[in-house]
Amino acid sequence: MGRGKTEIKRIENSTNRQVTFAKRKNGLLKKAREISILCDADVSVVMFSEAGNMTEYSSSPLIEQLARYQKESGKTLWDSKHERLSAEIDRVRKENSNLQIELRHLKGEDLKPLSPQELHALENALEDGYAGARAKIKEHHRKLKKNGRLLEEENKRLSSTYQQQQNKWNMGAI
Amino acid sequence: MGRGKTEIKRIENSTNRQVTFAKRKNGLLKKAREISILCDADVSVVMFSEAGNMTEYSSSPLIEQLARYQKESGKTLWDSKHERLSAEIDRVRKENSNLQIELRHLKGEDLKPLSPQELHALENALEDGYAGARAKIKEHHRKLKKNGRLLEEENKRLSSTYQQQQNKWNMGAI
DNA sequence: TTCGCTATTTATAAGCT
DNA sequence: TAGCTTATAAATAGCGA
Repeated sequence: MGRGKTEIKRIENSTNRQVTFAKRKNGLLKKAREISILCDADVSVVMFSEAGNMTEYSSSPLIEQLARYQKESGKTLWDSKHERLSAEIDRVRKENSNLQIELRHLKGEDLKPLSPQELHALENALEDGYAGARAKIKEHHRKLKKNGRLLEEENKRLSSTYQQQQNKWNMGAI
Repeated sequence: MGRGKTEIKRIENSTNRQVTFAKRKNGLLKKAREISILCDADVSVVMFSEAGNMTEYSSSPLIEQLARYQKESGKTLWDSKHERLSAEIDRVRKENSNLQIELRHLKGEDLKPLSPQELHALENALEDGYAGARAKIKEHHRKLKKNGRLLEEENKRLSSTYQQQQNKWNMGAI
């Protein structure tokens, strides 16, 4: 709905993502209210934004619906919570570990176990990232200049930093 | 929506009520799925029809969302015996989130929110990583040479890749 | 960021089979 | 009761202030 068809995939632009969340959140809550009234149904909705803000709607006390859910689904919500939590901790920890390994690689650490192919991919990733960071720095540079004296010092600092980088890369590349 | 405006009040005709429930149930689930994907949000929906049939949607395990709900809302859904476990999950999850952000930055994504200082640090990190990856490639190079003909092809491939990188950086740095 | 404002896309109430 | 279809009501994406 709206000025253009929207593909259902993560919205990359963070601002748009937030705006869309706010709009659709209201839409979803409205729909939930409507169906519960129109159809005499019990409905609960719990949402967390990326930032972690919670919104809930429940046509009757949430806890009651959960008890009912537990009964109907056969899924245990709180009796065997311990095992579930433990499993979740394992999962999250593993994910964490993988992320850390990836990060280390991007920082040039622990490269030994990598295959030539992986090293190659890694180089590409670094190269792309560097190009992006660099373009961004230049942009800041330009903006700061425009803002004039108040920011002159910061400007100078960046200027010299930027020059140092240039020199380093120059030397390294020859 | 539809052939006539509908007042939001209980639909008296039982058949219509059921039909509307079925239709709107699907609509609500679709919306829930969409917002969770589009906006990277966690969403849970639990519905009970008049007859007591349950339908659920959850973008991530309901149990986790409920744990989160409890924490955010301060409402106790179940005994706090497992608070420690929940806290640990929260902690690791937050860490994961930070790692993912850092990874995105190193890949040159989502740079907008960064301060000049942060960008600077980022550049340094990228630089170190690049140097490390590069040293590693050289090492491979040497080893492969020593291993002689059997690996000659791979050697060549790496050689050309390496040379390309050199050229790219050279051009970028001037 | 947060409103308003449309142009459009979607959801869906009624009908019909 | 369960699917289709279609006319209409609603939701909302992209903009502009």
